Amino acid sequence: MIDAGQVQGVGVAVSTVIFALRQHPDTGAVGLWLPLVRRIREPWQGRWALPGGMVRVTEGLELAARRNLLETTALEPTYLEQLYAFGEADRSPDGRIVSIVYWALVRADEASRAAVDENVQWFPADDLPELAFDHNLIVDYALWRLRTKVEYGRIAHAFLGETFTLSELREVHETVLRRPLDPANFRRQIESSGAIVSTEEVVTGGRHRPPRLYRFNTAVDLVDNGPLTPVRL
Amino acid sequence: MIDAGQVQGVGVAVSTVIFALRQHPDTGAVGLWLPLVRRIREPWQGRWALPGGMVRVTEGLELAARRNLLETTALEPTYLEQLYAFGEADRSPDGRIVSIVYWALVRADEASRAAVDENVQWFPADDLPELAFDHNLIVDYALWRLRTKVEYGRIAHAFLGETFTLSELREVHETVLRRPLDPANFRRQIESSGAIVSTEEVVTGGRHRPPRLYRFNTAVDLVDNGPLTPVRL
DNA sequence: GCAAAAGTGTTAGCTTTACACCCATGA
DNA sequence: TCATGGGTGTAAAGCTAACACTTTTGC
Repeated sequence: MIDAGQVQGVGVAVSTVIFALRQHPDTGAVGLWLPLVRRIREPWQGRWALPGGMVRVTEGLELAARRNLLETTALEPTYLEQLYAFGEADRSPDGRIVSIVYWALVRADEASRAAVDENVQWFPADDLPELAFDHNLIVDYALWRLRTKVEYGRIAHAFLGETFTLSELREVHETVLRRPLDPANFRRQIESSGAIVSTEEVVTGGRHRPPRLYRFNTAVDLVDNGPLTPVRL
Repeated sequence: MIDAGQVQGVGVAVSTVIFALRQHPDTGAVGLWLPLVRRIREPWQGRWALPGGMVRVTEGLELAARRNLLETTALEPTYLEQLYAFGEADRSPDGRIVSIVYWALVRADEASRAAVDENVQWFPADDLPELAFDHNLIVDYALWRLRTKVEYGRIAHAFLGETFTLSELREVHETVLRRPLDPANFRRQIESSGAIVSTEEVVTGGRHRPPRLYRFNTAVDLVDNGPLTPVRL
């Protein structure tokens, strides 16, 4: 996004909706959060906006998205997928910009390393302020995509570390879907899907039976993602 | 696509993959076909390519796609949805072009009205020649999207007229999915989905029991398409 | 009557959902 | 021993897939 500079011609920008799971500092509830950057010039000076910027002539779209994220938020997401191209003629008051929007998922530990200052802040995805441009619409669409992605198995991967308990995995699903899931049925479904592999380790320290640790199955993709598969590092 | 003309800066183009159901002139088999245009200049002069062209500063992306289709093929599709933005730095040998690709569905009667000459021709989607740019890849992706779209009920709408028999509807599904469907089960599924409404009319003239005619249910969308719903005229 | 497609019925097998119940640990 | 979440069992309900069977037309 950033501003265009070019009065004639169609400009190409990339923006990214970055999701992370975070605890609300007040309520303690876990939910989806995303980082926004404050615009430092017109149009929409002072408003919060998705991180992004113009695409350089020598770089591909996805690379441009990665570079921008690194520059503005210091994040290098493990999951990055194209969301949609927004290109109505009147979507920017200042010149003609087509924005290729990506969406990304980052783990909590990665997210906490993100640069945060007065111009970069995290917001709960379900409770955003009025953003610059059509960015509220874009975030709504990204949320919808995240929630309807059938291959939740893989989506959850991006939010978790190498190993995890079934409760942790279930919590990711519950948070994304905003509804509770039956632990017994969840276990069976995820196990029979082949998406995860059991390790021999368990986690001690809780005041209950120690849960087993699992790992995502790195074998051939279970889901048909089509010729264009999203990137997973 | 068309060629860029602009050596510096990122150009924005739109292209469209247009699908129609057609009978193969030799085998008689019904399948997916799409119109291609022959390139009349470099790069890829003489090769077949998806219809498309540069986006004008004053028009939105979808409008640009519609205008181009009308100009190059005289088609006005009833179903038009954005597919993907292709923007690798090296995808065009001649300047930097980002292509926003749409996919469209047209009915057989509309398709037959399409301008066809030595520079515009229909090809079977499963048996294409080597196309210009990365257009083979793009068509493969469009085919995958068409086949995995869950809401087949709505997809089929774009291929059929106002009223249709269940056999006709089933044939559309069978053609897209490339496998036979059980007539009995297909009837029950589609009826219980609420996607179609029975009319009082039947079709006489076949040497068998006259089938009832149906109509698509225009009531509120049954499928959650998200904030960005594809256009259906 | 016969061929052909329309349309109905039925059943086996699978998946989903709800919930009861036992297990292993820390305090 | 008790509270807590980990983990297993099970049965009802719903859905899918396969296929037998009846109906209604044109010839």
